[in-house]
Amino acid sequence: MPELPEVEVVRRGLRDHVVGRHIAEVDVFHPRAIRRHVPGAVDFAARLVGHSFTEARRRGKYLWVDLSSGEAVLAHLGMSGQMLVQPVGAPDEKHLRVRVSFADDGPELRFVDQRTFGGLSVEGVTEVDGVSLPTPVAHIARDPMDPDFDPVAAVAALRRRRTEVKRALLDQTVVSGIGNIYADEALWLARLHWARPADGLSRAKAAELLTAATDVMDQALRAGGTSFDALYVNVNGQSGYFDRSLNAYGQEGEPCPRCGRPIRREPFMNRSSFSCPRCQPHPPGFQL
DNA sequence: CAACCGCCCTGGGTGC
DNA sequence: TGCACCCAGGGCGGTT
Repeated sequence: MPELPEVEVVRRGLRDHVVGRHIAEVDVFHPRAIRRHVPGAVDFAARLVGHSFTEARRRGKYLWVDLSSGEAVLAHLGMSGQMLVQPVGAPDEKHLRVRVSFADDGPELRFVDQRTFGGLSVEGVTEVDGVSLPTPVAHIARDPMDPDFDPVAAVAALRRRRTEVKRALLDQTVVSGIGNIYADEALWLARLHWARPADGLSRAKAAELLTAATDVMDQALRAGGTSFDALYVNVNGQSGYFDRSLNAYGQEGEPCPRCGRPIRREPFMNRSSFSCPRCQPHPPGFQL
């Protein structure tokens, strides 16, 4: 599934392939793909047609393209969303949800999403700390790849939460862009069990954890963001990075790369957490 | 207000 | 072979 590094690769692709182009036509094939656009498909299309894309931006896993109208097309890829740039006339993808055609008759922008957890909407923008953001993104914290990310403030926010450290790590108002995979990888690197209380971490340990999350995402971006020709193949999450580089996530029963003990899987928030029983021991009093 | 929980959705995989 | 069931995931709305 697209994590922050993949979303950043998609953003760069949009920047290079659709920014500056004039929108001629929009087709919505599945209402669920624009369910967050409350006025519906006709209104969605009307707010794009006749305008041009001016900039492609991102915060966390939210991605948006500014419109010359002053509004923005906001996208979340969810679990299976893809942005494809395809020549006019290329066969429709099985799960094609939205098509944006351009006045220059060049390649189309297609939103393809098998599981329809993702979606598009047209949003007004709100000014937050000198940055204009689509309104639904206004409450989301900066992600670790943001040039203005404040590590000290993020450490403080993390340690302020009175909950398990992994819940705090996944809270997009603390730090954005960290999903289940990167949370498990960062916790493994920092040798922390996911159920440790966030407010029990030292400043140094919390900082180590956030640095680990940043490092993993940097590596993934370098691994997946090198080839733009391959971009639209890679954005489906099959970049190959995960096959080779995951230490904990999805590795149940595999030896811990550090100590060799088999990685364990534990239920967490109706999904799974993976950790090393030796490197990431349970906190005192922990029980499933 | 902060924390928490259930729900949204689809298709690939598995077990009977 | 076919069917029932499980699982993956982020964010949101409602409740405590």
